[in-house]
Parts: sequence; structure tokens; C-alpha cells
Amino acid sequence: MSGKSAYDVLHERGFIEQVTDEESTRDLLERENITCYIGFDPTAASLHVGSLVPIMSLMHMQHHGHKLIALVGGGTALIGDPSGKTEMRRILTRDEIDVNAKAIKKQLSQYLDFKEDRALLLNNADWLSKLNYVEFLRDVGSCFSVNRMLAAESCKMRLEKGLNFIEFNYMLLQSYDFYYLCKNYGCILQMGGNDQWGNIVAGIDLTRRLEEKKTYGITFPLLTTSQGHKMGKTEKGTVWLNAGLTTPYDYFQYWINTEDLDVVRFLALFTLLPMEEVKEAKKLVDSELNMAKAVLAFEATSITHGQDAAIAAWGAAVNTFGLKPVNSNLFPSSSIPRSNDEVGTSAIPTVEKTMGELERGVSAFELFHDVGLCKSRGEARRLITQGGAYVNGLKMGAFDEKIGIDNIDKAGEIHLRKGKKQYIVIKVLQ
RNA sequence: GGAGGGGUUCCCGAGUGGUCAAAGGGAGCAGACUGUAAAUCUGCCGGCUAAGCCUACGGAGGUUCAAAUCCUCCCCCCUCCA
Repeated sequence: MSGKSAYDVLHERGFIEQVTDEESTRDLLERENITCYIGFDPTAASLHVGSLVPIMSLMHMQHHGHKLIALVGGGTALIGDPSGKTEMRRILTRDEIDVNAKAIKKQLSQYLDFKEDRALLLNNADWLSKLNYVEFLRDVGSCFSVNRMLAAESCKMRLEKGLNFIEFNYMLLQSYDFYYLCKNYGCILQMGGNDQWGNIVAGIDLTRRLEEKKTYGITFPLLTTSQGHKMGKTEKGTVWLNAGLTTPYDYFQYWINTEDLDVVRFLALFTLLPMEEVKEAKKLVDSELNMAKAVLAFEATSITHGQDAAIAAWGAAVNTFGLKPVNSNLFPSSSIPRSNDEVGTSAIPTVEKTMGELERGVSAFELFHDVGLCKSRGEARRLITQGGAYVNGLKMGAFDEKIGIDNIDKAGEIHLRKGKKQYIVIKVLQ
């Protein structure tokens, strides 16, 4: 990397929302290699796009030689963090959390290098579950002012709705984590979403009181799209990082559908392309802006699913949407293919059918439902009646029109399409 | 523990015996317009080859020709008091 420090990089790429002590944090990251940590909630078996900002920040930190601790909150998930949430969430069982924690550990290894202790994966259940209540109250609880906790922004929202004691304790546990990591692993920087600000500051206070050590905190902006939508949520649900839950094709589609106003911001956050190239994208409009979206989608897919999957997803987009190749003068650092010569279709969602199933013909609305394009037959009926269903590029007329062997093309496939964006290929097996 | 207020379709939220598959809004889907963007306009928006039937208004019973609406018991949430 260049002469830039990790702080500069995070700063210029838009990762930084708040810093507890900006000047000394910047100095620190320029001067020495430190250990930092971010917590991940094991409330699901996979992380989703919402966790990508922390993950990317860790990647940058690692590239600059800092040591990482990815903390899986196996212990704190038993409590449930109330910060920034309007309602209490379900408390998971110990077993569920353990399963999730393992999956997340594995997932993070795709992004971060855990070799030779360059990064550590820890589970706070290892120490939190051993705590003794009375001792904890005396040693840690005494350091917290309830008045202050109540005044915290993160608490206010919940005070209106109701907050029970177990959640109210969350801050103490997360603070204890930071103290523990500082003491045992020399970790002096905690990062997290801006909703974690209160917890991070509390951890810094606690560490200072118990260890007499200065520690630091950085928070990331809580991303919403320029429409105000949460990142990583679509009509289909959460966009997961696990290929089994969200296919690379859908993942690519998620990114290429980025709103105009978000493209530059997202290129900076979610790709590793040099900032000079990212900044160039500010000038792009129309078809060139769409190329920038393609690059964003390609790079993001490549980071999460690998380059082969990214190329396949890109190829599918070329086939289905007529995606144009990206001009060679744009984003020279990107390895996105520059021509459409060797495009495969493998990444388009595919369903297999046998000849026998199609011999007598299947009513169109049944087929659209079976194949998963419509949630119910009724929806499929409406779709077709309203003129939003296509077979091999031709608009369907009647909802009960039969689809059968006559519709199979030379490649042995039937192409179904719902609206403009959803494609399914039926592969007919002999 | 006492008093009061609530739990309605994906979400918010109206409805307090039939006209209710349930107003309105949001989300979503489709069409037009476009750039796989946004905005806008139009249609759709529980299931079922469907003028009918089935499933739905926290749960279980009951009253009634008829219940989301009335009664009984139970569960959960919120507010105030302790």
C-alpha cells in the first residue's frame, strides 16, 4: 500500500462517522501497528450485507499491518443488544448461538487472513459465561452510572418503549469485552456501527478505570441507501453473504441495482479499487454510470464469492439484461471482463424438468408458480393476465396457455421471465 | 400484586354483530416512461382453474340464523400505582 495510514484510508473511503479522539487515533494508526476489534452478532447463521462495512474496515486494517480481533458475540447474544432498536428481540438459545458463531467464524475467514495470528476469532461466551454475578457487580457494575446510562442516546428510544433489565445490562457486558481484550490481547481500538457508540465509549471508560489504559473508538455510518432503505434488504429479503442463501447471481444483481446517488459512496466502501478511480466515477452519467454499477457489482461479488463466481454472474447479466462491457478507460484496476466474447449463462437461476413432465404441456400459471417465479398460482394468474409474463421472450396471453415440448429451444431450454428483472431457465433433461 | 390500555392481513393502522378477505397509508408485484437507477402515472396486492369454496382479525371455548366485533377462561405487550 501507499504511504497512507489505515486511518487515512478509512477516512477517505467514508468509513468513519465518529472517533473518540480523532487526533491521537490518527497519530496512533500512523505510528504503530495495533490490535483492534469489532463484534459480530451470531443471531443468524450468516452475515449479511449490513455487516460488510465492518468487514471491509477490518480488511483495510489488516492490509496496513494491524492485528484484528473479530469477536463473535456468543455471550452477548444471550442478552440481546437494545441499542438502536425499537423492540426487544428474541433471545436465542445457547445451542443456536453456538451453531451460528461457528458459521460466522468460517465466513469471516473468506475476507480476513487468520494465519499466524494476524487476526483472531474469539467468542465472548468463553469469558462472559464464566463471570460471577456478585464479583461482576462489584468490579464492573460499580463503574457505571445508571444516570448516565439512562441519558445515553441509545437508551432513550427504548425507554419510551420499555427496556428490561437483561437488556439494560448489555452495555456492561460489551464494555467488559473491551476491557478483557485490552487486558489479555492488548487491544486498544474498538470499531462498530454508529449505534454502538454508547457501548464503545462505555468500554473505553471502563478500561481506563480498571486498567488505567487509554483506548480508542471509531464508529461507522449506519448505511441506508439514498432512498432511506436499509442496506441489504430487498423485496426478496435479506441479502446474505452466504452463497447458499443469496446466490452470487442475486448478489451481483443487488449491487448492480444500486441507486445512482449511492454508486460512488458504495464503490469506496465495498470495493478495494483505488480512490482515484472511485472519484472519477463522480463524473459519470447515463450509460457510463451504469458501467460503474457493473464494476461495483463485479468487485463486490468478487470479494464475497470469488472472481469466478463474479464472472459468471456478470455473464448472466450480459445475457439477460444486455449488459454492456465496461470501457477500458474506466476503472483500469478492475478485473471485470472488458468484452462480451466469452460469456456463459451458468449463473442464471436454473430449474430442471424432465421431458416427461413437459410432454402433455403445463399451464403457464402453474409453471410460473412451480418454478418459483410467483408465490402462488393466483399471483401467477394475475401476472400473466396483466401482461408481465414471458416465455422465450414472448409475452404470454392466457394464463392457462400450455407450455410444453414445443417451447423448448435448440439448447434444450425454456426461458421464463417475470417482469423486467426476473429470469428462470428451465433445463429440459432428456 | 392493584388500576387502566392494547394484541387486526408483510408493516403501520381503521373497523366494535351482518353490506368485512376487512378503510387508509407504506412495502411489494406488473404495465407505461427509462438507464436492470430515481421520480411519476395506471392496475394488482390471502389461497384455490375461482360469479363459488376454503383459510384469516393473540389462543381455547361459548352466545347467535350470522362474530374481527358480544360472553367466559387463558397467553402476551404497554402505561400508572405498589
